[in-house]
Amino acid sequence: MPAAGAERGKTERYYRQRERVIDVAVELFSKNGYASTGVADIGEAAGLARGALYYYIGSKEALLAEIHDRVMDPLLSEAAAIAELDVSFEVRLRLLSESLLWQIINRHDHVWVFLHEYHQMQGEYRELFRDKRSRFEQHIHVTIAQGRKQGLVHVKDMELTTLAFLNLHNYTYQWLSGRRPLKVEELSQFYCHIFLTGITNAWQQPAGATKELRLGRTRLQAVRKAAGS
Amino acid sequence: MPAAGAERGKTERYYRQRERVIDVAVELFSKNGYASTGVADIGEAAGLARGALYYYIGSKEALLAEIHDRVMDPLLSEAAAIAELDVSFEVRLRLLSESLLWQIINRHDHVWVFLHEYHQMQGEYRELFRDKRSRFEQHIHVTIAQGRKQGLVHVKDMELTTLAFLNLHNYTYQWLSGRRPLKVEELSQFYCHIFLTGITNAWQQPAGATKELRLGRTRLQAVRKAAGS
Amino acid sequence: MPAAGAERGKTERYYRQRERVIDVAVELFSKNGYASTGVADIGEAAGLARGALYYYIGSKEALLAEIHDRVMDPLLSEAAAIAELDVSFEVRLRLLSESLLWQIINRHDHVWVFLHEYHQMQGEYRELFRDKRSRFEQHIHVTIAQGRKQGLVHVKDMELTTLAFLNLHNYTYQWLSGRRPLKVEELSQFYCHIFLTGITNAWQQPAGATKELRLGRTRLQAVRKAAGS
Amino acid sequence: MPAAGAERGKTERYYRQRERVIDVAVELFSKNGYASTGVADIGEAAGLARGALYYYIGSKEALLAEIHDRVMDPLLSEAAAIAELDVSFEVRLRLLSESLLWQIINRHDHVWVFLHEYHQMQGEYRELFRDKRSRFEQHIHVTIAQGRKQGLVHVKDMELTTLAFLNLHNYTYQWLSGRRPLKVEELSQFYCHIFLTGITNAWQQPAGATKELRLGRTRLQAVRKAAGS
DNA sequence: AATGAATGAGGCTTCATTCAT
DNA sequence: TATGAATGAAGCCTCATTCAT
Repeated sequence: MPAAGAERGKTERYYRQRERVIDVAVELFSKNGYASTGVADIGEAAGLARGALYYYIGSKEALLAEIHDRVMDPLLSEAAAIAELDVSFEVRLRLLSESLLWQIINRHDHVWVFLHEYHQMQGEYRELFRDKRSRFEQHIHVTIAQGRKQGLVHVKDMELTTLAFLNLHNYTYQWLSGRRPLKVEELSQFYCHIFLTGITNAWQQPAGATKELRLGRTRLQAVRKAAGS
Repeated sequence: MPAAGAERGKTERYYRQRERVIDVAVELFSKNGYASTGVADIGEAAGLARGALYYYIGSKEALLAEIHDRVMDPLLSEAAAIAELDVSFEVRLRLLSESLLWQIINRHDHVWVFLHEYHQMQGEYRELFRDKRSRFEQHIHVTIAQGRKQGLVHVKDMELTTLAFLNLHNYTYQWLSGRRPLKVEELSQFYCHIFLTGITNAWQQPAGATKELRLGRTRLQAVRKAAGS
Repeated sequence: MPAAGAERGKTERYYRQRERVIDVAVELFSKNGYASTGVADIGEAAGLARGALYYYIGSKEALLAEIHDRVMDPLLSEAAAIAELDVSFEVRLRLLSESLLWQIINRHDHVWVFLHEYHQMQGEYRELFRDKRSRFEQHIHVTIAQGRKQGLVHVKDMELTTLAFLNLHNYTYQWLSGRRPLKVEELSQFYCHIFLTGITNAWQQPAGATKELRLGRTRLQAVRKAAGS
Repeated sequence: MPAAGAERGKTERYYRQRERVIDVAVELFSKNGYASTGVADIGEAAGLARGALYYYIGSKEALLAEIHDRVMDPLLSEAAAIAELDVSFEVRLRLLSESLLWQIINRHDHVWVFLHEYHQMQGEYRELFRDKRSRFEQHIHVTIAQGRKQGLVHVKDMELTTLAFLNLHNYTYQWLSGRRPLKVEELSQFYCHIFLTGITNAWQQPAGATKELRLGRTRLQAVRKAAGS
């Protein structure tokens, strides 16, 4: 999706510069937030005057869209490749997990912008990426459904199960920075262990838990009421 | 935490109006985002002139902090109450889960602002809420550690385990709206089932999985390389 | 000049409160400047709500006028008293000097406002105090003229001479605070010694001075030109 | 000291416009006061939109600082040049006087802002100009001290003597406008005559003065007491 | 391919003043 | 006498965007 009015010819140097500008923008957006990053900041960091910037990007929102693409496009093509593999549903899910975590970990700044500033896009852009996201989520949904059809997965609500998988993975972007580097395969194995063990085993309530739980809930209600006054 | 310079007398009506202004702000912030919501918008929605608004709030950032408090304060007092109960670690974790999900579900707009706009706060506010958040997370950490000491929980990295629990719960704010209403206790049971089953059971790799996995990873690498050009 | 609408009756407590409010205002104005001091600040410092404040003062500008009066009125009545004394012109001038410095030193905050914020008054107030100031300056003018008539003072320009006297005294308000306390009589004697010695003695150019001066001026011109480029 | 973020290229036209904006600001500040002059007023007078204005100035306070520099910088470089001349202390003082009065008379509007709105600057700016002012005053101090070392000047308090010199000169800005044009050299000669004659001659109290003075002071006390009620 | 200059709407905040109670 | 609540204009400043060159 090149900048408007830049469709003909402009090869080589143009696209190289363009990518550079986006690189710079990603860094600033992820560090300071989309709203708090001015176009001027981007220009300065890229060593380009405002006019030149607009020659490459078209608008601030287009820049945001471009960053989204950089995350979504690999995610979708990898998911498509995974879908074609002839593997068990567990492995398929683990591969999707690794693909997703690869982006989250190795392109943390892109993902930060992608997951956090999504709402800043409006109109056509918003719809476009709603659809793309939805397509990715379908891959996960379908994979889990596969396991269910095989009688391996025991869950009532498929939607919710898919979302739980995403919860587990996506929120990682929030706390990743500032921690020691994580390896994609290890983190993926950790998440998938929890998730797969959870959805493939039936629920076994420990004895006495129900009573304790009821007690606790009563206590919480009391605290809530006390705070209300 | 009343607005600066508003310490004289001001009872009843003042505090009622104040709460009303915050209510209005929460709604707008959660709908349109903090950065995209102008103080003027809040004033208009509250039926108050710009000047009067500042009589109640002090600053836009103070408003944000106030919203944070509305989420964090109950969370912390409930967590404290839970900590004092004499219950199994599973039940304790489920109660923490229910407490957290109660906020996420019943005060969804507050939580949206709380989880999404956290970074907009700066200086003292930021530190303040970093600490409060950290205190809450400690409750979860401690509870899981309790299970581990009892030999029930089998995980290597306690930090990561705590974060996984938070991932599972917190990201819920992202997709909650637009879905049919969820019951706190059901969602909590679902999340806790997955999480507790996961961390209390050892990992059992299905036969043949390793090979398939390796195959899949090779495929992913290929896709990645192809996209690189 | 009581606040508008406060003319009838309002004795005792009213006037006491009023003076208190002005006291507070003087302190704040002299410390932070007239423009930078809000009516709210005054209210807070006086322990009065905004409404009550306006009951006593009428307007911020009226407050400023009132402070001016507190300086000008004693100055004018003392000058009138001095004018009636049967003393030499030197003594008369020294008494005027002492009267003026008494205000500058003992009511430094009032004088600060009086001399510095004069221009903030507009319309009628401005004219009023232009006249009052002018009346005071006349006393000095007349006194010096007396010495000139007696053949003791040798100056060409009476206006300028009067203004030089005022320069010497008035600018004191700028640097007074932050220095060790000065005694009115000593400072007055110092200023009057310089001034009276100066205007009662003829000018005697030291030998060689003219030439050096011309040299210096040439040097200054060069510096000025160099900076201009 | 160009506006922040304006370091790229910007020659010629930029600096010309910048100077023009400052010129306009000086005029408005000196006429209406710094606090009472809005940035909008400056823009309007300069024929520039608000945004463009900030392209040139950075902030209102930076504008004020710039104006200060326009006065202080020449003052300091001229003083430095004077310090290097091999002339008598009287001539040196007269040259300092002429340098100072040159600014006061020929750049009256700048000096008005410089002397009157100094207190509006805060933080770093304030310190910066406190230091610059202090450096200039040192030149005067040192010069007078030179005369004293030579046994020509008879004063007790060097600080006070320096300040008296500044009083005499600086306050001129207050009444200069609205009078017929003054020549730098004449006014300087007038001031220096008074000042030098004053500090180089011993004090000779006229006979009978002490008694008259005492009488007058008693009278003043009476007036003051009468006003107190 | 790139620039610097300009725009104008909108950002948050403060302020002197009024008025019903 | 005194208050708290409200106003609305004005304050300074930032920003995404455009355009002649």
